[in-house]
Amino acid sequence: MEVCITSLLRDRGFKVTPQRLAIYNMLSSTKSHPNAEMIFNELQAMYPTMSLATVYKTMEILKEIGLVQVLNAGEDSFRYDAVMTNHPHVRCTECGQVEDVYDINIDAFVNEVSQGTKYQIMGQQFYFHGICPTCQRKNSN
Amino acid sequence: MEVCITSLLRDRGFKVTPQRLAIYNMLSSTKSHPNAEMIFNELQAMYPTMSLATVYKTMEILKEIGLVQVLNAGEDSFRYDAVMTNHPHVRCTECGQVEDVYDINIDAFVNEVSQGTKYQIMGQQFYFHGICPTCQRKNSN
DNA sequence: TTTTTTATAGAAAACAATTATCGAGTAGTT
DNA sequence: AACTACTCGATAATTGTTTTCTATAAAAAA
Repeated sequence: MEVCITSLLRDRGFKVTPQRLAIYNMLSSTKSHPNAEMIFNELQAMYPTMSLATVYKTMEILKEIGLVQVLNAGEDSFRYDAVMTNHPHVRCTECGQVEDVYDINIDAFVNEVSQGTKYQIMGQQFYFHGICPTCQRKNSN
Repeated sequence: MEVCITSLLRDRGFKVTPQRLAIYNMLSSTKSHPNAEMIFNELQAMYPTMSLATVYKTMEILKEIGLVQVLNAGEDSFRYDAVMTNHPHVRCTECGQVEDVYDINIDAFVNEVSQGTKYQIMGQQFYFHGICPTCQRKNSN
């Protein structure tokens, strides 16, 4: 993993720094789709001098070299995902958590849209919203 | 149309004001999915004292009474749509315009996701991005 | 219609997410 | 070890959005 990001950075003329590795490692080992602030908060314990600006700048680079994708699930901040396969996401409107939607084949649907529009489709994002199992349980009590 | 919005506002205890009618009329007569600033700019000629805050507050109300939906096509601002049917949108990554995707039946896909997740799905937003016909033509010159 | 009540418009300030600036420091190269 | 260029992080700046406050306009009451 680190070999991968290390060489990807170097090949593009970016330097390999502890902050960048830490940010990418944190992101690739969580399924919480954190935003910049969540990443910043989590890393502050280990890297007390970490700055939010560094998180943003690093995300910009990681996006550029294709290691993260940016999510925009209708909130006021962007979330980040180190899983690069394009899958739908679902956000709980009560607790705010964002999860992956697994086992869904989107190709047929994407193809249908691609053929039905005059746009040259380059990508897509599917966002569902609803109530997560935990909040459903809370509500029924 | 105006009868509709007028009574919808009154029934909920909101007052019917020229600004609110103007904002809704402008939105419902365009397909450009404008953001707050675009709405503000367009109305400034006719309503010179119009304020951006009024646009935002009005959109909040219109969303609440179910007359507009909020779009978030991966940009840094929200767009608004007076068409309430839930259809996919496509954004041109070059010129930035956002258009509707017509003639696509999303029900089957939505159902598949609904059944494959433990969430209680309440809604969804599908965003595609690519290059619009106009920009494609520009590029090939 | 006139009066009274209550919500609203709009200016300005506050806020929050993100980006830009810049000097000190560090990674990678020689 | 020394050099060079990139990066970090503090701070300021920007941008989209929300809040506050008060004169005023809309709805209700008289």
